[in-house]
Amino acid sequence: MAVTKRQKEVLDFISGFVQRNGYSPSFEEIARGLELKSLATVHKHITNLQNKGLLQRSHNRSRSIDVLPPRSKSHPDRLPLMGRIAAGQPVEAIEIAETISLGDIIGNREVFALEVRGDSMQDEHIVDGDFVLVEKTRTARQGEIVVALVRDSEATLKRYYIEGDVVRLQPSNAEMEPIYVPISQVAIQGRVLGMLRKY
Amino acid sequence: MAVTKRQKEVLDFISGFVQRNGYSPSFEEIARGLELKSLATVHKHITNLQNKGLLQRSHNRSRSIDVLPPRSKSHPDRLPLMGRIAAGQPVEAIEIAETISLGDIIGNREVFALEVRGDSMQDEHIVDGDFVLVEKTRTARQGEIVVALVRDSEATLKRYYIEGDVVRLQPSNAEMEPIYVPISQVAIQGRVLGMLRKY
DNA sequence: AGCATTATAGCGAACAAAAAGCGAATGGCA
DNA sequence: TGCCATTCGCTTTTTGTTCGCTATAATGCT
Repeated sequence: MAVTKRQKEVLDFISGFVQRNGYSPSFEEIARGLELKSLATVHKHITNLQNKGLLQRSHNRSRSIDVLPPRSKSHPDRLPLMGRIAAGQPVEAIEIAETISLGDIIGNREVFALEVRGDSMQDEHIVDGDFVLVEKTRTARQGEIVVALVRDSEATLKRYYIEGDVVRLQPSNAEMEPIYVPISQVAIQGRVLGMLRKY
Repeated sequence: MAVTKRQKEVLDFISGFVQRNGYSPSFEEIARGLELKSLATVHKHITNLQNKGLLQRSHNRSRSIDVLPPRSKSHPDRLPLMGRIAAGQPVEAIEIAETISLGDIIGNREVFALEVRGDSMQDEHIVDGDFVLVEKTRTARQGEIVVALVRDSEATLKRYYIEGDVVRLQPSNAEMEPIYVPISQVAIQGRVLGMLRKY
């Protein structure tokens, strides 16, 4: 998200121009101001700055650049929980102002994240690219989703069931078979507390 | 996990540079600032600091170094990303330490959360009890998941497609039918940036 | 104490990729 | 019609990545 040297120059020029004139510069004026000979270069810069969320403008509109206020240094880690949404129904507002944050999931436990590859947890609605939030622990309870190390080699994400003196590691994908392993050969690395997805 | 003397010097130089210039230094500038003759050395330092969770940057991106605020041990909002778990069979793949937090998803946008009720997004792997993270916006692009208010009464979570002058709102559940509504009767409330689940 | 192992720190050179740039043709808008 | 913005292919410059090699300190083991 950081700007490059040149990008900052472009940004500074535009803010300066708006400051001085009260309206935003055309691409050609920007080109002149920065001693650029091609408008394509200006266009590319503008687009990049837009992608970084530092500028805003509307497509094909002349002199429509807005310089956005510099992002507040510390982005919030806590979001307001506005209500519940169900298909077809209006948003059901929540009585009290609630919020949600990662802290609510991790508490004061020691937690790390893993990016999930593959589809072995798809029936659990955990899919490729998702991030599972894992508490570092050596033990797990019946039916929890765990990160387990089998025979010191394979790390997998499975549901954990103890059956006598063997462990059943159950994938959440109807097409995959459970794995049965003697307790002594399974080392639990952690248990899944939550999941985070980014679109 | 503690930094060495040299590492602290590198770190201090980078923060100072960003402070002064508003953009992050290139490897060569770092080398000059620390009187190093090889960029490889700089590279190694950066990588080490990254692994200690003090810096963040993306591979091959120039001037993209971010100095991370030291995270509080008691209540972290940023989690170490330890690697990727290929849930199929294979082993755990570790690599350069990254981190993840809600801030990475929301950026500096105005975001709120909604708790999902029902199964209308189940094919999207969003299920009852999940929290969708929604950016407050009036517009959306083709195919994005949006919170839409139809005819001022029903709020729904659907994929958004413009088809001429009507809007198709596509549920992500094979058993549910899409809704077609004239553009004038649809008000977009926000678009979904991410999702959070708590077990 | 002696030895092996590992982490840090450093160098230069070959290589790879992103950022920045150009000109010209094209396309929207008033 | 005239002013601007957009897009395309292409070149140059800047920047980051990797490899092999040396050296020195810190750690661990016997």
